Amino acid sequence: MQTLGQLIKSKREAKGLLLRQVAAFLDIDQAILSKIEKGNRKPNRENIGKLAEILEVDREQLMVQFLSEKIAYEIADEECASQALRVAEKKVRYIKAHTKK
Amino acid sequence: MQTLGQLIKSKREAKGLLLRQVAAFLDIDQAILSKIEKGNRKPNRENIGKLAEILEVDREQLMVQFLSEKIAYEIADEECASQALRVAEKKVRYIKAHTKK
DNA sequence: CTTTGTTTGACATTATTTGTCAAATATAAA
DNA sequence: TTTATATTTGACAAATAATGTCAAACAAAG
Repeated sequence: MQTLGQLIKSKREAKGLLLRQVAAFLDIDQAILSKIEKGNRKPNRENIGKLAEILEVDREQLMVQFLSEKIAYEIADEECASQALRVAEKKVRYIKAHTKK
Repeated sequence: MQTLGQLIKSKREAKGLLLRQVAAFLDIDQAILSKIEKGNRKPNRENIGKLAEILEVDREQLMVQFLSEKIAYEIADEECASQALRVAEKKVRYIKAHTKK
């Protein structure tokens, strides 16, 4: 199963970009980007948007990878993880329906 | 839709317990428990276990409420929230299957 | 070997979480 | 109402976690 970091790295290399080029575009140190690709640091949402832009991948696709990975590692050690996800889906629908925006 | 805090408070009152009694059992300040019930602070997993014990509710049930609420608020503002949950479920299964323990 | 790119670790800085306490507010009893 | 008890709130401190910076180590290519 592909991790977010692996996805980022493969896309970056496919475009022939260097860490420092992408890192400069994201306005972060290249050490951090290296760690993100290695899975030792988590990107933030701003990073995801910028990465989608420079790597020319769909932002939603990248965001799904980002969020799902975060969630999965938060709960994978719990017996009731799957059940929690199902309830979470209900709550998300509830929150979205009741958020005045 | 019932929040985790509301569930805790209703169970506590049903048992006729005071904040300070429950808080002492959890080994936290009663101010924190009050905030947890009001939704202004998040309990941790140890709190959940203790709460299940003293309130005599199923630990899994409480944990599901705790995890699902945490997840829901993390992602509810994203367009792709539901998709992320579905991918997260796959990842959880993958992680569980590949975790040597 | 030299150059360029990547990875790693130590450390500082910043942000977030968590805890403590006392005052304010509410609730109930007399 | 007054008194006693319970709850809630906010200011602040302490602890913890996230993030950034930098340089050295390492890897790959020429």
